[in-house]
Amino acid sequence: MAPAKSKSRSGHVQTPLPVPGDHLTMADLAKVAGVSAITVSRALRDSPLVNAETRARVRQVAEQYGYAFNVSARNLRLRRSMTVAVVVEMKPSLERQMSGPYPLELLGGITQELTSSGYSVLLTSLQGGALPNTQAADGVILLGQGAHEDAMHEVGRWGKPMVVWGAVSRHESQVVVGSDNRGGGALAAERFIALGRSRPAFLGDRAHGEFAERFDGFVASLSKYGIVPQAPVVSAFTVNAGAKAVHALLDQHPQVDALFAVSDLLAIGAIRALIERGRRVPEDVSVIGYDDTPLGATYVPPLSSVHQNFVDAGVLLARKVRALIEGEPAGSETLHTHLVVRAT
Amino acid sequence: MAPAKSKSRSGHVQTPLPVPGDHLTMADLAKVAGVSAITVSRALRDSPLVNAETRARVRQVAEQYGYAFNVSARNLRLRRSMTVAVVVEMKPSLERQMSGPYPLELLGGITQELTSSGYSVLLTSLQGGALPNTQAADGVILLGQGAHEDAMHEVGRWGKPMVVWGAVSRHESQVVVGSDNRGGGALAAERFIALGRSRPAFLGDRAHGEFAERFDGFVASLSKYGIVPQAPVVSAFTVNAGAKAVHALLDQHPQVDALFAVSDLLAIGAIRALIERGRRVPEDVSVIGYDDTPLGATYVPPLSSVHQNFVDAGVLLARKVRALIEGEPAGSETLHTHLVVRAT
DNA sequence: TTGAAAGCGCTAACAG
DNA sequence: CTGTTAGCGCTTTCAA
Repeated sequence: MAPAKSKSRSGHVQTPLPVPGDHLTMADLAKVAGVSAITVSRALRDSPLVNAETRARVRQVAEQYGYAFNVSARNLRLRRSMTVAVVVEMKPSLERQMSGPYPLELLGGITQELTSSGYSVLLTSLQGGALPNTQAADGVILLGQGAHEDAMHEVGRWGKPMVVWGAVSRHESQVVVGSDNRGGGALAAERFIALGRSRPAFLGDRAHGEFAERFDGFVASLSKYGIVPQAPVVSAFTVNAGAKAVHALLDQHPQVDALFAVSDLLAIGAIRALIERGRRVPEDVSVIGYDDTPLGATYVPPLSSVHQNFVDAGVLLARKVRALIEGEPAGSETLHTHLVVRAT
Repeated sequence: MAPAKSKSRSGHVQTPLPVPGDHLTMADLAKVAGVSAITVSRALRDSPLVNAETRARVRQVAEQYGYAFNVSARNLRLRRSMTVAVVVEMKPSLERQMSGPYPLELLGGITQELTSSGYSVLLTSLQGGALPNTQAADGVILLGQGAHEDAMHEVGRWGKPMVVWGAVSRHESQVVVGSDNRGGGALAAERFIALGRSRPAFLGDRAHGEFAERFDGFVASLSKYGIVPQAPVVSAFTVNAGAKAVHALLDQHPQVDALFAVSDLLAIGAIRALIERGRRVPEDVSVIGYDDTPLGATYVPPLSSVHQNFVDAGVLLARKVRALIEGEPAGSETLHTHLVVRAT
C-alpha cells in the first residue's frame, strides 16, 4: 500500500497530477512535463544542459501552473543568500537631516542594479543590532551621511564584502564610492574666480569627511589665485544653521562676496541671512550650494549648485558589492560632478 | 573504517570538534555542548522545552564559536521567508516628485517595526517585473504616491497579505493606511474661517486619491459657512506648478484671500506667485501647505502646514502586514493629522 | 542530453 | 526535559 503523494488541493489519491493554483515544486512540474526534477531545474535556469524543446515545454508548464520558485531551497543548497544588506540611517535628526531625494535616489539605483542581476535588497538600520537576516547577506552596502565609522568597523568584522558611500580619501582600506568632493569644491572656487570674487567663504562642518574634501578642493583651487577663504563654524545641516553662520560671518567679515555651502539647505539659509543683512544675491554676494536639489532649483532666486547623480552612484555601489561577492576585484571610485549655474 | 566528519578548518580527521571561526551548524554546536542538534535549536530560540542551564551552555558555546544561524534552512523548513517586500517608486519624476524626507521616514518606521519583530525588509521597485525573491515574501507593503492602482492589482493577484499606503476611502477591499486627508482639509478650512477668510482656493491635482480626500474635507468644512472654494487646475507637484496655477487663479479671481496647497512645495510656489503679483503673505492672502517639511518650516515666511507623522505611519503599516501574515484581522486606518501654524 | 542519488541546515512530530 | 527520525525544495556530483 504505497501511499500516493497527495499535496494537490484536489486531494484525490488517484490524481498525483497537480492542479494550477497549487503549491508546486519542481518535482511536481517534472511529473506534468514528463521529465525529472533536475531537468526542470535546468530548464528554468536556461542551462545549456537541456534541450531547447524540453526547456520550452517545461517553462510553458511552469507558467501555466503558476509555479513559484523556492528561493530558500536554492539558497540553502548553494550556501548563498543572493541578498545584499543596505544599512541606512533612517532617522532624520536635527543635526543630520536626510533632506531631499538623496538617499532615496541612491536606494533606487542600488535596487535597480541589484534586482536586475538576481540579488535582492535587504533594508536595515543600525539600531537593534544585527539581525540574523542581515548577517546572512552575501554583501553589505553602507549608506548614511558618512559618519558611520563604527558601523563600518562592525560590519567589517563580519568579514563580508562591503562597499561604503562616503568620502573616498578617508578609508584607504575600504571600497568607497563617493562623489568627487574635491572636484566639487574646485568647481565652486573656479566659478567664483570667473565672477571676479575675491573674498569667499566656505559653509559646512568639516568634521564630516565628505565636507572636508569639498573644503580641500575649494581651498586648493582658490590658493592658485592667492585667495584664502573664510570658514565659519557651522553646527548643522539646516536652513537655520546656515542663516546663523552667515550672520556671524558678516559680523566678522562684512566684505564677504561669495559663499559656497555644502548643501542647498545651508545655502538657502545663507541667502536668507544675506538678505536680512541687506546684501543682494547675486549682485553683492554669489552663492553656490550642493546636491542640486529641486528645492534649490526652484528657490527664488534659483540656486546655483553642484550636481551629483545619485542614481548612478547607487548603481555603481551595487556593481561593486556584486563584484566583490563574486570574487572579482573592485576599488574605490569617485563620481563625476558638475556645476549647475543658475541665478545665484 | 567509518569516515570521520571533518568540516573543520583544522582538517584533522581525528578532531571532529569544530574550531572557532569555522562555518558551524547546529550539529557542530551540539557536539561541542554535548547535546543534540534539536536541543541547540531550542536553546537558541528560547524554547521553554529546554533547561535553563542547558540553554545557557549552548548559547555560550554558540557565542564563543561565532555561530551564524542559517536563515535559508529555517525558512525552507518552516515554508516561510520571514520577509516583507516593500514596493516603492524610487524614480522621482517631474510630475511626481518624491520630495522631502517623506518616503524615507515611512521606510524608517517600517524597517524599525519589522526588523524588531524578526522580519526583514525587502526593497523592490516596480520596474523589471516581480523577482522570485519578491514573490517569496510573506507579505507586501505598497508605498509610492498613491497612483499605484496597477501595482495593487498585480500584487493582489499573488494572493499575499498586502497593505497599501494611500487614500483610505478609495479601496474598500484593501487594507489601506493613510493620513486623515479629509481631516487635514478640514483643519485648513477651519483655520481660514478663524482668520476671517472668505474667498479660499484649493491647490492640487484631485485625480490623486489622497488629494481628492483633502479637497473633500476642505469643501465640506467650508460649506458649513456657505463658502465654496476655487479649485484651479494644477498639473504637477513642483514649486513652478504652484506658481503657475496661482498666476492663472489671480487672473480669474483676483480677490482670493486664502490658499490651501496639497504640498509645501506647491505652497511655496504659490507664495512666490502671490508676491510677484504684489500680494502680501499673510496680510492679504493666507497660505497653508501640507506635510510640514523642513523646507516649509524654514522658508521665509515660515509656512503653516498640515503635519503627518510618517514614522508612525510606517510602524502602523508594518504592524498591519504582520497581523495579516499571522492570520489576525487588520482593517484600514487613518492617521491623526494636525495643523502647525506658522507665519502664513 | 537526461537522470539518480545525496545532502545543504534546520525544526515539527513524535517518542523516551 | 531531551533525542531520533524525517523531510522542507533545490542543485552539484556522478553515471548513463
